[in-house]
Amino acid sequence: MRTLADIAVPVNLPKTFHYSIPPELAGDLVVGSRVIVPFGSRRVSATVTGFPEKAGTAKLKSIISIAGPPLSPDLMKLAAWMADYYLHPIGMAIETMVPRAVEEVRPKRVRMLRMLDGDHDMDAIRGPKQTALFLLMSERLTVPFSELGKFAPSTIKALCSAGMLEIFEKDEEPAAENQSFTPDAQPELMPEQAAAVSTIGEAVARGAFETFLLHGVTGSGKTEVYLRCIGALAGTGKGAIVLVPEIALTPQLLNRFRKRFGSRIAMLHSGMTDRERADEYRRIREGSVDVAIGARSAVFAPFPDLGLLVVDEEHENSYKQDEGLRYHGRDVAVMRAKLRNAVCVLGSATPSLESSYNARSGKYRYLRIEKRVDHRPMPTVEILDMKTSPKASLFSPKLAAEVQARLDRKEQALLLLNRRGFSSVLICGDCGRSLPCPSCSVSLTFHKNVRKLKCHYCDHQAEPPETCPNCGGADLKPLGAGTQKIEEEVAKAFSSSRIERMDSDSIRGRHAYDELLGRVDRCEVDILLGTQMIAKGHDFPAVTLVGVVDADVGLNLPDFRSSEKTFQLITQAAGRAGRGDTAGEVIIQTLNPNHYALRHSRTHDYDGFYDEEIRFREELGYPPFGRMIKIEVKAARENLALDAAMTGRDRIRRLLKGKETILLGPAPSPIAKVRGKFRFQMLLLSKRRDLIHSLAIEARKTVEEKFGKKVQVLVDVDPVNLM
DNA sequence: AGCACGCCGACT
DNA sequence: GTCGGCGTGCTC
Repeated sequence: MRTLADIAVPVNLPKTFHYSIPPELAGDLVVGSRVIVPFGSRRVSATVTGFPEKAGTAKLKSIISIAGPPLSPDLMKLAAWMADYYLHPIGMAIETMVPRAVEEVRPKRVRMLRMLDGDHDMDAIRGPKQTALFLLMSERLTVPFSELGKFAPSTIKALCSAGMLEIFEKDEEPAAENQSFTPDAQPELMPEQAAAVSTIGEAVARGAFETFLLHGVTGSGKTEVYLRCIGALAGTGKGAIVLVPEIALTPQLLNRFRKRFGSRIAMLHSGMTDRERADEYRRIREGSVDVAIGARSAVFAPFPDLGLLVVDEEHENSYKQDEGLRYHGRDVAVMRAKLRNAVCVLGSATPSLESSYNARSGKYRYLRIEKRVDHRPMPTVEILDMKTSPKASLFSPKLAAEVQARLDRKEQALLLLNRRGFSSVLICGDCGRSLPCPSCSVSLTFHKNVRKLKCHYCDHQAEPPETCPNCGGADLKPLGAGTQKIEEEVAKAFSSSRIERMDSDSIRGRHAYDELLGRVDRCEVDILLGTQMIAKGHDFPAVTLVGVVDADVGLNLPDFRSSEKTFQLITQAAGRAGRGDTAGEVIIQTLNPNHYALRHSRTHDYDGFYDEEIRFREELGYPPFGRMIKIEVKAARENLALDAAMTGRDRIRRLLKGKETILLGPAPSPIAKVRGKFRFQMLLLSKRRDLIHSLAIEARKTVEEKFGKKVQVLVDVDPVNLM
């Protein structure tokens, strides 16, 4: 008989706790059991991680009760991996996987009316209403209150008082599923699609772990490949998970899944109530669905048997959680597949450098689709050198003319306003170059108040030069026209057209988004202005022109991935155009017409871009060649934060000595102060993951011991957001 | 991470 | 005279 349990409690402590098991629970507990335990002065939901022989302490408390269904062994293994890999306490790792609300939600109670047994005195029934109710109840025996709307409460009460009927409550039954569902017809597959489906299908049938990178140009029908693979799986009783970057932005994809799988899908998204979410989890756990679709956290969907994980648009940064346990949904998906002997499919038209590298090195299998589904040509892409345009204007005459041509032809134009760089970067108006850090190859940020250039990777500082070191030009200025200004200019230039803006400020919530998309689809909008958001997910059939107003903003962000992000953005945006009957055209305005990210996006040459970008990554040891960890130190006072960061740096330096590891910083974060806290960051780079992981742990421990709770140390493994 | 305990400022 | 600020320490 087990009397002791080792329990992971959701607190920020790198340890587990021992509890005694009350005899009445002894038979019910397994590794993964969710339990309620007393912890300090409160009660928390926690998880059984093992059954030790003897307690590590004398003061044992006792488990109170079982909290919910247990976590499966593969999810427990996944939690252990996440805790280890992302340097986070195991209790918090499990907390990240199990939405707290799911267990706390009690099933909804419904009121029912029931006919009691026995001979009833018919004389006690008065009036036609009571007679009708009596007849109904005689026939049906139990009826939910929701169907008794036409009877007044007094009528019901009267028959209850007469001892004929009784009111009672019970748990709401799950809504009956639509049995008569007929899936939509499957379109015929193109040869490349068919090949992908059969290759993935074979791997699934084999039941061994394997990861595929499905690299298909925009419009190549990757979604149909997912649908077929999941459809084939559904017959075997195994479940599938589909991750999408932001579920609110993918209504078209969701609709296609609904049409194919009807009610046998579960949706998980942030807009759900706790009860809705709990219902979806229950359906997944009971095996009533074949597929779960959701953002990042859907990777933890508790399928009893999981066969396939799909990560759509795997290059998207939104898969990375940027607080708490900073996991990457894609990487967790690959690991979950590995632990479960399942198949993982990473899909993208513009794969991340990491995934392409893994595919080329043989870690993933590579599947490519180069043909679009109905043989439509790729849009033409033209790069406009803004150095030859009148300087004051945001629009070259060419782009203005092309927009006007679309308006005349009653087609739509989409203007992409690259997000304004929040931290300013100095850029040369003559040659278009920004000023890079000599050792990190990221743009230096310009700090206005002290008139200094700084690198926020390594803290290199420089005086802003008078003239451009590249071309000698004297026109150095902070980059990035405000989006508002652009909107004004567009409105002025095309005053008779209907212009709408789409970005995270103007679109608050799902409904505003759907509503705007509806109007665009009905051609009630002529020009759509937007940020990255418009390059994602939604197709605009009537859009025949995409204009990238200022490509330089993206190219010069102080981030080593700025070229990759720009290439992806332009390629994705180009894919939005010309999906209708008319061919699409893309115009990119830039001061850097020869930049490789733009050059290769003009010819839709992913491989060409990859080859140049990967060389740059290799030279500097950036991912995917080196592993990276960001250590962020925050405190309310600036010199305290700096002090603590320096303490961490010194600790790392002492341990470092000659090991193949690079330490950059500490440097102030590009946004140096957030919510009253000053932030400094360090970057650790190494080919060896074990090395930087232990360095990060040591640095954090040292700083926490010395400074206590006055400073916070955040460790971010494989950081995506370096700003 | 929470939460309680404990020691110093601006209010009824 | 108290209410409450958040620094510190602990959680099987």
